[in-house]
Amino acid sequence: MKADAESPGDVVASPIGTADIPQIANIELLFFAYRAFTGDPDRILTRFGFGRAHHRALFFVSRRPGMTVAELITILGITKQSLSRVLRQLIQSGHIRQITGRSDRRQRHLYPTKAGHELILELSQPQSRRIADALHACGLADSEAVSCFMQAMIDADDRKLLDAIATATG
Amino acid sequence: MKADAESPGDVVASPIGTADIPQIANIELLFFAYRAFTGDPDRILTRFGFGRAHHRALFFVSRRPGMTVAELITILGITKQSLSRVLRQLIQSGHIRQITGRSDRRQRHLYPTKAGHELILELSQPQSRRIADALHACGLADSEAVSCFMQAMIDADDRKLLDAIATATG
DNA sequence: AAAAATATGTCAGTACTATTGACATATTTT
DNA sequence: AAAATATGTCAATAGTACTGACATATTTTT
Repeated sequence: MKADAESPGDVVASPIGTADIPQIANIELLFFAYRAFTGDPDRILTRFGFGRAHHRALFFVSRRPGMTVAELITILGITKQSLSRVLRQLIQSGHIRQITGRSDRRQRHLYPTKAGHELILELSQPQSRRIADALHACGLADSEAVSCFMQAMIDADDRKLLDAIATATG
Repeated sequence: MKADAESPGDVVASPIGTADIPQIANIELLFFAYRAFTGDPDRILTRFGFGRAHHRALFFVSRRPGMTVAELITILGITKQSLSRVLRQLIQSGHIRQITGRSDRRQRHLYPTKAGHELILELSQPQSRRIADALHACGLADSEAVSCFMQAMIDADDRKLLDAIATATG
């Protein structure tokens, strides 16, 4: 149990800094920024007995109503087994509804209900406000620099998925 | 089991957009950007049987060597029980070392070992490169706009924690 | 028409990260 | 000596993810 010592041995005592990792400060900032960003909705989700996975599913379904289960799985980057429970709960709670495909009756098209629509708005509002406030505080009202940066951070294949959403959404 | 329907009922068929949530596009971008950002180290961590929690712990210990367990808990925003297993594994694997406090012998000061130092560099390099590339692609070499934005996203109390790290790190 | 492929769903088992609550030990402060 | 603090551990629970196996309905291919 005594994995502990009185004297430094092998130890590295100097902090890693910009000399080691040029973007270390931004790495750190991104960690904290994302935590703040997800913290707002987390508090709301607790009221419904939901977690972040529910939020993400509802978000993308609301962003692209009528998407199939397979499309949602691709965007979320999880397995159907992982999505299964989350989706079942969102359907049972009346936030998402499945509609059998007209042309292909194997498919299930996903739509937010009115309740689901209201919930995603409630979850998104504090996030939107936080982003808008941050942009404003830095004099970046048009958000072009930040949007470009975030887009450039994303892998090519994920950017394709995003384009598909943007196309459907306008 | 038939939570599914042939006809739309209560359903909201129009996608949420900028009219509903002004920053909806940036919310979406941030989700994908962060996923890409964490994806790089995730692949490396698997080799060691570690997860993201190990990465975060090692990151902050390396960023501020000599920090106590209590300080690490505060920064990570988790309970000591959650940290316990992760820290024990990092100590057993020889990536972090504990040194009993000289003035207060109850405290355990945490340091990365040489192995820990090398691992955090390996984990941080792809993240740093990704950020640097994204900044460069958007002509934001000095990263001022992006850094300001991320800092402004963070809650006041977390920003204090960050300042403490920055002060120690220079 | 039969066979293969596809879309979805479910069950079982496992892993990682987190929680709360209770309790233990060593050390410092009062 | 008593109280507070820093750390650590055990047990139980929850949320999110995974793999593998199997089932059903439907569509496509042969």
